[in-house]
Amino acid sequence: MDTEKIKNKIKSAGLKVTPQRLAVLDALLESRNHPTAEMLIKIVQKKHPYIAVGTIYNILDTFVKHGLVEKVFTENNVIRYDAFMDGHFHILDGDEIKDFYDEKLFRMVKKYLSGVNIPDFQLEDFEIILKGKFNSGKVN
Amino acid sequence: MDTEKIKNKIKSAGLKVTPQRLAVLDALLESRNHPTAEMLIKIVQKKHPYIAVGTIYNILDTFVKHGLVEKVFTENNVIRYDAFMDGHFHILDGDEIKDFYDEKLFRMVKKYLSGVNIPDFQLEDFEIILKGKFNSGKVN
DNA sequence: TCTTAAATTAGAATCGTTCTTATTTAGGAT
DNA sequence: ATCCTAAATAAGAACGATTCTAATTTAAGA
Repeated sequence: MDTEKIKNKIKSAGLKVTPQRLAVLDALLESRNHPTAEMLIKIVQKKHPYIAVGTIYNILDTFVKHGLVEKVFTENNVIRYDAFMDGHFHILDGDEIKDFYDEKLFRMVKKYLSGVNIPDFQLEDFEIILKGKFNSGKVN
Repeated sequence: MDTEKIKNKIKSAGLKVTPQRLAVLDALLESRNHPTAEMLIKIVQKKHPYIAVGTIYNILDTFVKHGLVEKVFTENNVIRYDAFMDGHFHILDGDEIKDFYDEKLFRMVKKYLSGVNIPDFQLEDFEIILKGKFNSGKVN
């Protein structure tokens, strides 16, 4: 992705632009397959071997905290990261994840929830996770 | 809970009944607050100090594999266990979890999904997670 | 009661993640 | 352009929840 665009994403989250953050967000945007922290570390370090592991964890946390990226958990508790936060859902089969776009379902649930009052709770977001089996070979 | 009932639950999952499994499932059914593995270990070991930590992890895995118990992940990747698998949803605020019962939403989504075909995917189950903030003091 | 696969024990080992301290740096101020 | 300072990063040690290993015990069917 265009470096300028990535810079802007980071800036508009109110964060300093550093080469490390650029590298991480770039890698995350390049790979649409919900990489784990480990996978990201490998990808990032291929281009920038000097970037420290701890830094990448730090950056991921920062991105999550500032809403640039979201965490997805698989059924075996593996953390995967997702830089595309556009009202899609996740399909899980063990540790495999795929995206599932269904605007109709999204709007339906959103509308329903907007009319529901949950005592002592301020709803901010919701997530739908579909569990099952991928028929074809595993997708990574 | 009645020991006989717990025994039957374990038996009907096709598992051998052992004192350790009874203790774990009992503890899980006693505490409706989605304990973590650590919390469960403390609870179980209070009554049965001789039960090994590894055994409890084993038992929890076995229960999950046999559908007696389900894992819930909090936003910080803490695993919590839930022995009540009755079409309820989870409300998350950081590492806190509460149940949320809404039959109408459950049926609505279920019905919708039954009419949706996802390529290469065999749907088995779904989950809805609501994220936000608890207004009152944290609940554990 | 016997038999055997399955379950449990105890604690060592693992390894993804966090922490610590020193160093460097981004970006606003001068 | 240079300076300043809080924030970010480096390096690797430390941590700790979970898994693993090998020996021992046990549930439950024969």
